[in-house]
Amino acid sequence: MISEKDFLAAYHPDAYERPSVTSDILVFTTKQHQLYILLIRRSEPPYAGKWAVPGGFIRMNETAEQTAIRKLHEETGIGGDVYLEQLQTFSAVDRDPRMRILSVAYIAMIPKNKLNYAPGVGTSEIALFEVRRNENTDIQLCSEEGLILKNEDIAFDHYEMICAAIHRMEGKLDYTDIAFSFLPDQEFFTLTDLREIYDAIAGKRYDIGNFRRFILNRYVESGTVREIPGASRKERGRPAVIYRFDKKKRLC
Amino acid sequence: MISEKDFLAAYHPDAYERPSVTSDILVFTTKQHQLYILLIRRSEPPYAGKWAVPGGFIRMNETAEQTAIRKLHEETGIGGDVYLEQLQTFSAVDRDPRMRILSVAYIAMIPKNKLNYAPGVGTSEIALFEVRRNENTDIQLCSEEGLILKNEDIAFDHYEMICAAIHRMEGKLDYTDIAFSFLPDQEFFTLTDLREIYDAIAGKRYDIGNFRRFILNRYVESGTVREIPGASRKERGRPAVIYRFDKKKRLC
DNA sequence: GGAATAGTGTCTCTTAGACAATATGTT
DNA sequence: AACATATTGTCTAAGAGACACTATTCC
Repeated sequence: MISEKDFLAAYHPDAYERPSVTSDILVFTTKQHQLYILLIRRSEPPYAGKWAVPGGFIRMNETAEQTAIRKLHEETGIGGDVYLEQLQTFSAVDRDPRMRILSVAYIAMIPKNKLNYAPGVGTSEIALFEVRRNENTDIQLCSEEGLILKNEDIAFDHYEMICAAIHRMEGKLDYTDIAFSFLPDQEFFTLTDLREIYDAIAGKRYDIGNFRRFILNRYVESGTVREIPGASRKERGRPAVIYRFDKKKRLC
Repeated sequence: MISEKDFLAAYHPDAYERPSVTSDILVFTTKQHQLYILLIRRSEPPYAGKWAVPGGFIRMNETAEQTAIRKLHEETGIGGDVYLEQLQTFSAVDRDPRMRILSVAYIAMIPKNKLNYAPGVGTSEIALFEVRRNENTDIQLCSEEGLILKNEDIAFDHYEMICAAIHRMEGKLDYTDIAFSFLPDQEFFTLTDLREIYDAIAGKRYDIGNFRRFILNRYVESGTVREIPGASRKERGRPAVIYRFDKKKRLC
């Protein structure tokens, strides 16, 4: 059924060199009102010793998103049902000093209880960095040991990716349900749990009363968020009402 | 300066097959409260006779965005200072029946007075299609001659791209200044001109008084939109105040 | 009772929507 | 004057932010 004309048309692009394509994954999590990103330390040039985001080359039989999931698992051990959102494709000609590589960047939002990582294939060191926003809008990343990373300490254009990802999450925070993807248990959480996640992403403290109104107004009518009657959790102070989140009933 | 190790590291990916990468461009314009998209008709298989979005293969020395600009010019003659916004990368394995092709999709917002097109390289026919949104949220495209395109009439995954693009523009309409990029003259427009663009993108009619307040509240204080005193334009009815838009002063 | 956390109520301010009223041009 | 379009004003309702107050648990 394929004419010679078709054949030529189809193979024409082979005359051109093709770029390589990678998927890179920006893994975020939240803990105690703070946002964290997972980075891996490069042991080989280029950018040996610098920190980077996990990622790797797309195979011919997988989508860019599948690549992201596979590489994340290979390099960090993180697997399971990871919530991914496509960020942006980075295509600057010289973004990799070795050769032409395009990168499709993904944001992964992972609750801290599912974030069990260990260095994997081609990875020597992995660490979580706290995201610190300064008044002058530049972003710093701080490890538990007090190591502070700035633009220069981060490989390739990954600093740019990180900034874009944070900006995207901040922007989508108030009109989507992305914050729920950071909940350790979407079937069993308190409004304080959820508020700490909002605080982490927005980089500010939400008022406790106003936040309650905001969430309940927005999500209770549609049945997306429902109280679990009778449930409670042992903690200091007055016990909080437990809620559940139902992805299927969400609006958008 | 390059060690053997580096050399090997650099060339490792050559062991793998690489996908081809294209940039596709979704050209939108507005006219009389309506949104339009530019499509080209395919003359060769696959999808011969179907309508598609312009686009083509990325070269090794250009970014995906530069490809978009170049192909748009080659295929339609449209050039100049085109406002592009990256939409999304499409990477389904079978999205092109010939071979593995990833596509980085861009939205181009072009005022109708700059939209002078003519079939170019590899293009037989070009047309503008009015975007019609039905209540049941599926989108139809209607040409001037009354031709109606639905999902099945559109090549590749381009229908999906179109829907995503419209959704993106609708979403960004109220909290960004994308509508201004459709103004025939950003240095000389009336609020009615601008409102027709908002109507086109949102697919509804804005109230004339409320719209005025919305724009002036939002953009006058920062100096992004300023009145041009004394200016006017001959038309029926009371002459409108003329404004100018200053990109440099826009918020973000 | 005191500490700690959860949840409610109130006030203000801003903004969006509906829509009436007024202003200023043309014919 | 009649018409067409532009501009202003008014009323209402919803939502965000600040913040004071009440409730429930544990010690």
